[in-house]
Amino acid sequence: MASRPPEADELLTPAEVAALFRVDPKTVTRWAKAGKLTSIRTLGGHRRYRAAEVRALLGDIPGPRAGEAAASEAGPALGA
Amino acid sequence: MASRPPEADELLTPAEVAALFRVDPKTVTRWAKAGKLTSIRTLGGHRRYRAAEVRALLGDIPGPRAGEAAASEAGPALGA
DNA sequence: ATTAATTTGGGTAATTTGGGCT
DNA sequence: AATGTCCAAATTACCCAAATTA
Repeated sequence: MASRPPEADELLTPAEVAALFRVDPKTVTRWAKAGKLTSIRTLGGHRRYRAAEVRALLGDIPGPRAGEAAASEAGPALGA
Repeated sequence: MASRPPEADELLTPAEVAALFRVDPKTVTRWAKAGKLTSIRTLGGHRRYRAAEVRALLGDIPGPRAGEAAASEAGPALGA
């Protein structure tokens, strides 16, 4: 893969999203198929995911501070 | 430092298209060779790509909430 | 602890993509 | 920075079994 220049932080690869969620890349693909996650397709058919959306779903932990309890079981948006 | 004049962005370089799709420039060249992406050749043989076409393929979502009902899995851009 | 449901992961085959080199 | 070719890794899609949840 290519490096991660801060400017290109717009899209994420399946492997990157999978690593962030601690799941298999195949599971991320399944979320995209189910419409739970927005996916952009490359011209070859591979998927790319919006970094902003993934961060939001992960709880969007900004930085060193502010690591408070962010409702662990309050948003079953994906577990339906 | 006007590296990329916004108004004159009719054409994009391979590196710019690659960054937008989160792929390698080599992959963009492959798309052009496969006829999946319109490419204009410079007199030196290098390729340039139409910004409008690239934006359309990416989904063209400019603002915060623009394409709300943008079906992610409705575009089989695959050419296999 | 039981069933029943969904979700997730593993396997294989085919294509696409990325890295190194020219 | 971009091109072209070779080869390995990643991703895709399909199947079915295991894990998780209610």
